[in-house]
Amino acid sequence: MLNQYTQQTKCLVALDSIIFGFDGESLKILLVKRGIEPDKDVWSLMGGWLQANENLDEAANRVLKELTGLDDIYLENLSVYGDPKRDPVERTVSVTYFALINVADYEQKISDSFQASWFSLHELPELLFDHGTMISHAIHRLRNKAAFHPVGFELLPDKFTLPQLQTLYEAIFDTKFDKRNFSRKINASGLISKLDEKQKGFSKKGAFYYTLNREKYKSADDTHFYFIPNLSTIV
Amino acid sequence: MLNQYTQQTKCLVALDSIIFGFDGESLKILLVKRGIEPDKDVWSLMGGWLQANENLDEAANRVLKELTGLDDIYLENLSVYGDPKRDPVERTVSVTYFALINVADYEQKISDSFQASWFSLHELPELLFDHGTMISHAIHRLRNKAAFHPVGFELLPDKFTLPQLQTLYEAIFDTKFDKRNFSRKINASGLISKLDEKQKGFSKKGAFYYTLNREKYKSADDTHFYFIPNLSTIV
DNA sequence: GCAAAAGTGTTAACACTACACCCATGG
DNA sequence: CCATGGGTGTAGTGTTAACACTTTTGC
Repeated sequence: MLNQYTQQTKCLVALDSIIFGFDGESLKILLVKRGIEPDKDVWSLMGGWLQANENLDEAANRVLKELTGLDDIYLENLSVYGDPKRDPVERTVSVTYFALINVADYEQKISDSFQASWFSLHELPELLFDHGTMISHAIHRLRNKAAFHPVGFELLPDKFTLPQLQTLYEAIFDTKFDKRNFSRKINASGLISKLDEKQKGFSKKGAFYYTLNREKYKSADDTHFYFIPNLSTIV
Repeated sequence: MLNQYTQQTKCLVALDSIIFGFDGESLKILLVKRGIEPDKDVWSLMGGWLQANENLDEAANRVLKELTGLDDIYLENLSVYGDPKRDPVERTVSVTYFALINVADYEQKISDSFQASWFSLHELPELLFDHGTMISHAIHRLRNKAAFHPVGFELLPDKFTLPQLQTLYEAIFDTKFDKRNFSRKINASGLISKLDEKQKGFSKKGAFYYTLNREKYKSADDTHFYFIPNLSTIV
C-alpha cells in the first residue's frame, strides 16, 4: 500500500562539503559566511540543497561548482547527520562530503567570487549548527584515507618536491616524520617519478621536483600501498 | 530568508540495517520479505521510516527493535543512498546501519515473530532496490572495522572458544588463518581471558572457554589493537 | 665561507609467516 | 585404541624506527 509511504514525514536534504586544501605549509578548510538568517554571517561549510532530479554525488558536485567554481575535484561521501533539532528552521538531514584541492591552483577563483576563506585546522571559528562535528569526522576520515590510499596527491600541484609531500603528510597526521624513512617509503611505492628539474627560490640547494605516476595511482586503490604513521591516530 | 528553505524539495528518509550474525560456522545476514507493493515478497533489509522527533541513530534502533525485538545491540551508521530512482514509488533517501549480533541468542525471537530469515553471504537472494549494493558496502565496512577494532566479539556469545573466534574471523575475511599465529595474536591483545571451563560435546578434547575483558574492550577503540589478515581485502 | 635546507645508509628491535608434533577425550 | 579436534614453539624473514653527516648553493 502506498499509504505506507504517504503517511511518513519528509525532510529537507542538504549537502555540506568539507573542503581540505594545502598551501605548502599547513592543512586548511574552506568556509563561507552564511548568507541567510538565522545565524547569518556565521561561518559554515559549503552547502546546498538536494534537488529533485539528482543523486547525492551529483548534488554535491553541483553545489561545490556553484559556490566555488571548482569542478572535477576529489569528492567523497562522508556521512549523514539527522538530529531533528540540528537546523532550527526546519528538519534537515545533511549529507556530508569531503573534498581535496590544491589551494594554490584555485585561490584566485575562490576569493574573487565568494565570501569564502581558508582556515587552519587549529584556528577554526565558531561554526554553524553541527558543522564543527562534521569537520572533526572529516579530519578523522582524511587520516584514515591517507593512511591507506595515496589521496595526498590531490592536495598538491602536479609538480611537487619530497619536502612538500612530507610537510603535507605531517600536516594531515599532525606529527613529524624522519625524512630518510619518509623518502624511502614513498619511493618504494613506485607512485612518484623524479624530474630533473629543481625547485628554485625556496631553499638554496633546491629540491628536485617529482610527479605522480598516474597509471600506478589509478590502480593504487586496489594495491597494497599504505602509509601508516601511527595506527593510534587513525583508527 | 525562510524561502531558501521552503522552496526546496523534500524526501522521505528510510533507515535500513544490514544485520550480521554468526552461527558458529558462517557469517549470515538477516533479511525479511517486504510486506507491501510494489515488489511485495522480495527479500529486503530490515527497514523503516524516520519519524519527526527522532535522530537517525534512535530511528535505526527503534526500527530494529520493532522488526526483530532486538535491543541494545551493536549498531553503527554506515552510509547513505539517494539515487532519485532508487525507490520507484517516491523519492527516498536511505540511511544504512550495520548491526552485529550473535545468532544463537536471538534466533527464536526473530523466527517466531517475523518473516525473517538468515542468509549466508554466499547465497543471497534477489534483493529489493539497491539493497544488494548496500550489503556489499557493509561487508567491506565490516572487514575494515574488524581489522582495526575488536568488533568480532559482538557476534559471539559471552563465552566462546578460540576455535570459534578463529572461525568467525575466517568467515569475516573469507580466508584461513594459522591457528598458532591466530591464538598468539589474540592472546597478545590482552582482550580475552581464559576460563577453566571447557566446551563439551563438540570436540572430544574440548576447547577452553574464553571471555572478553570488558574494560580492555571499552578502551580498545583508542589503543593499538589491530588484526590485519591481508590489507588488500580491506582497503 | 657560512647558513639553510636537501639528500643519503646502517643497525637493532620487532612482527609476521611458515611449519609439525603431542595432548586429551569420547566413542 | 583410535579418531578428532585442541593446543603449543621456533627459526627465518621482512619491516619499521632510530639515528648523523655530507652536499649544494644563494647570500
